[in-house]
Amino acid sequence: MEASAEVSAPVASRRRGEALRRAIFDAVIEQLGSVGYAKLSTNRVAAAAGTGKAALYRRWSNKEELVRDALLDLLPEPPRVDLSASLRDGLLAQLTYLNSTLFDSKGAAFQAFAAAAADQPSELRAFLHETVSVPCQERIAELLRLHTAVPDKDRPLIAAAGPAMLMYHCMSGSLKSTDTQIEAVVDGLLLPLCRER
Amino acid sequence: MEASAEVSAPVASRRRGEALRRAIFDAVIEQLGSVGYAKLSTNRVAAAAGTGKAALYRRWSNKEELVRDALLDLLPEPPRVDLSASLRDGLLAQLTYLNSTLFDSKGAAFQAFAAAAADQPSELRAFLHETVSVPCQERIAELLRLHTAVPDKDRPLIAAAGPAMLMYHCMSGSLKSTDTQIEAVVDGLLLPLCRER
DNA sequence: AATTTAGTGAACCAGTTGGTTCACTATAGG
DNA sequence: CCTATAGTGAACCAACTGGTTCACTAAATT
Repeated sequence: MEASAEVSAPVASRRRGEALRRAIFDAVIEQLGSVGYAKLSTNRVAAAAGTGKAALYRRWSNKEELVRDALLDLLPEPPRVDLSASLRDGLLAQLTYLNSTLFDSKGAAFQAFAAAAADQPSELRAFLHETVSVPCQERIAELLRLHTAVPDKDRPLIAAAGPAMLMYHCMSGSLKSTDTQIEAVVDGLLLPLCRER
Repeated sequence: MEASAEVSAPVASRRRGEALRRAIFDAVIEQLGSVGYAKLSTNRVAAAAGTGKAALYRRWSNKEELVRDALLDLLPEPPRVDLSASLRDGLLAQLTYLNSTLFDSKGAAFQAFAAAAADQPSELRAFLHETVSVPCQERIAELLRLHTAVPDKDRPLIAAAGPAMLMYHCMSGSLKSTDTQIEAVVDGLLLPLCRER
């Protein structure tokens, strides 16, 4: 008898709490990737999440806060510096992380990055720089410190070159860099620079 | 008597032809620099040019065409490769050109570049790439060919590094690179890369 | 001088936006 | 079961957009 009552219980139809938040974040990221940041609208995010704007504004006070939180949720922590890995492998790992971070999810994070750069001044730009670029550069600089004789004063410039190349790649109209292209940056640019000292 | 008639002749009040076109282009560039590409509107461009939207649409069929033409008018031709200059001076000249091109006029061209990168797919992005980045890279590659032993297959990567660094610089929230920073890219990155071979 | 051309300013249109409010109600918690 | 909470869907608002049209008229051309 109880088994029969369970079978016929109505299926929950409203998402609440974390489930709805998940759906909203997914919608933001999807919209960033498909229409870009400038054309991302709360109307469309709500529709894509299968909810209404009122639900968005219950949790976030404005659009920028929503997008920032969705990106914060999306962006992975940069990989730790693996002490046992070679310099080359370490550099490959950092640039592969950055490549994936920026360009996965149809380039949602890169879209946000470029849009932020085109919007002055921008908290979002600062946020993305501090959350993505700076950690990546710092880890690359750490690898240089551990494995090379590059002087302190030269490290920031070299550390920035990898990320710079990946972003330039996409600003020039290409898509996500391939593994081969990342290897070319490491082997053809970063490693030679380290050996030069 | 004739001198007297000249003094009292009415001053022309409506701009026509090239004068109005100039004013419109100036307004576009100013708006790109101040509100960025996403927020640039035909309403505001017309107002800033001291004219009406009808005058814009008489000449350009849409907003994108207007912006493209204004940028085409703004962007200077990259400096020719000076055969008598040293490699360092040649590289400095090309990167200084790129820096000025992208970041003068309150960064109007860079604004457009970043916005285009955030808008997929984009004719504007292709246009800017072909008009700005590609010529600069080609001239840098030519300098490498003239002055260094860098093999053919390595030149594109190295040639891209300078422009990449300048753009990354601004995407990270900084403004136009200083001469010192450009020199650092040349002396700390490009020249060492060339010597490595 | 008469005619043509292009500039002006205003009005118009449909569409969209970020943000707000509301009545209703599913859902969770007591 | 009752109460509180949060989700839903709709409606609303002022503002703004790209693009269009129009009557008038300054300016150029014939």
